[in-house]
Amino acid sequence: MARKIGSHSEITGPRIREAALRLFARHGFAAVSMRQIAAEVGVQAGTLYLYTADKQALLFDLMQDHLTELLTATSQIETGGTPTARLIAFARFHIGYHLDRPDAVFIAYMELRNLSPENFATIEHLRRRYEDRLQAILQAGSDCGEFALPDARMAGFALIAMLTGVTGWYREGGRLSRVEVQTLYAEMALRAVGRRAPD
Amino acid sequence: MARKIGSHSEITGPRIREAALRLFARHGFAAVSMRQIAAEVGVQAGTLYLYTADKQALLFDLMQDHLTELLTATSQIETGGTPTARLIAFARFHIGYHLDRPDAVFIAYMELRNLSPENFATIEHLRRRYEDRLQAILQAGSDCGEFALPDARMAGFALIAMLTGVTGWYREGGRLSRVEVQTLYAEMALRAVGRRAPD
DNA sequence: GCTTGAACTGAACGCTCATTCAGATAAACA
DNA sequence: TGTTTATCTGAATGAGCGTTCAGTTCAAGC
Repeated sequence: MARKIGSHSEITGPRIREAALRLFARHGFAAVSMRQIAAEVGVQAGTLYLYTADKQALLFDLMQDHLTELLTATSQIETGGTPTARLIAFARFHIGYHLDRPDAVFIAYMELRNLSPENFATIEHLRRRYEDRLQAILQAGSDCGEFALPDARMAGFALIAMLTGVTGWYREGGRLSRVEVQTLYAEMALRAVGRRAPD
Repeated sequence: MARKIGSHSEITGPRIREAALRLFARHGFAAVSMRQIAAEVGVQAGTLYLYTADKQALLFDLMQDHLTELLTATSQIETGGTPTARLIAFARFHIGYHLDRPDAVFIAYMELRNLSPENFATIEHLRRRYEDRLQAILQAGSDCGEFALPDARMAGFALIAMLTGVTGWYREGGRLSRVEVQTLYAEMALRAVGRRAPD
């Protein structure tokens, strides 16, 4: 027995990545074996090595692709407008984007320690670029007096943590709708940065 | 060769727990072997089983002890006072306590998925009890009109995430002192909940 | 000084791990 | 239809895993 009926690299490749993403998020990178991933796809373990150099590369690619797409998506969203408007847009975007990709988000900040040093540096750089978008908004708001920020950098860390935390408790179909959560968090973010000007 | 010179159960036991805490935090539960822990202590792997039933129990005990101590420490701190004063005290306590125990904090919310279902339920219950302390403060502030909270429960999640996030970036000897961080975060927390009354 | 038992070793158990690769097979193309 | 080639299998490699346990040694109590 060898090649399976209906097998195709354009199908198997993505399915491996989807299975790895789901399993890594659920059980953790170190706790998931290549055999488990292969079983999820319905293929033998050896087949995975036609699509990835090794297990480490599989993790790295998932994280890199997630962050690259995040950066691409972000750059389309928040241009122009007052710092207040931009912060609202950022908060709503961040929550919406992250709620759509719980597995990728989870992996991207839970599995950093399982990356090789070089891979870690690459991922950290991408994450930094994303967080700098928020920092820029806060700095602009601080400079023009629209926000009251003793320390814009620290405020950025605080807001990112707060916003990302939504993925930890939000459940689709729960008490609050997605839009409600986005609105309420955006409002909290504005308050936290001490917005002074009106909307 | 067998029993080592100077060996003592009162010494080896804690050292095993310390080594496990450090290694689990650094590399993750699943990525750390019992042999690694033993080597860190300077002992053979078999010795660990004189101090723990198995690897799972080692993780569970570390998490349970951390959360139990956290609850004990909290109950001493925040009694009486206005919701504003209590929220400030909670924020300062939370940050200070967590900055003192980065490894335990990291494990307690990163390794939840490596717990057996029963152990997970126990740990989640403890965590819930801690977070309820904050919820009580927010609810009190909301009830008496001192805080403007559309949703106290959600605000609690947001604040916990924001405050705990400090452990992710704070470095001893960095630009900001611990006290400065505590003060600034407490101020952000107050703003986020829309405090209306003066200090 | 002798006995007892706590503390630890070191080897072994049966598994599973990531990874490799020669061989088999189905799809694509002539 | 026949040939090529991309795709996948299945077995094997060597290493490491959690855990057990008979045996060894040191410290303490008599």
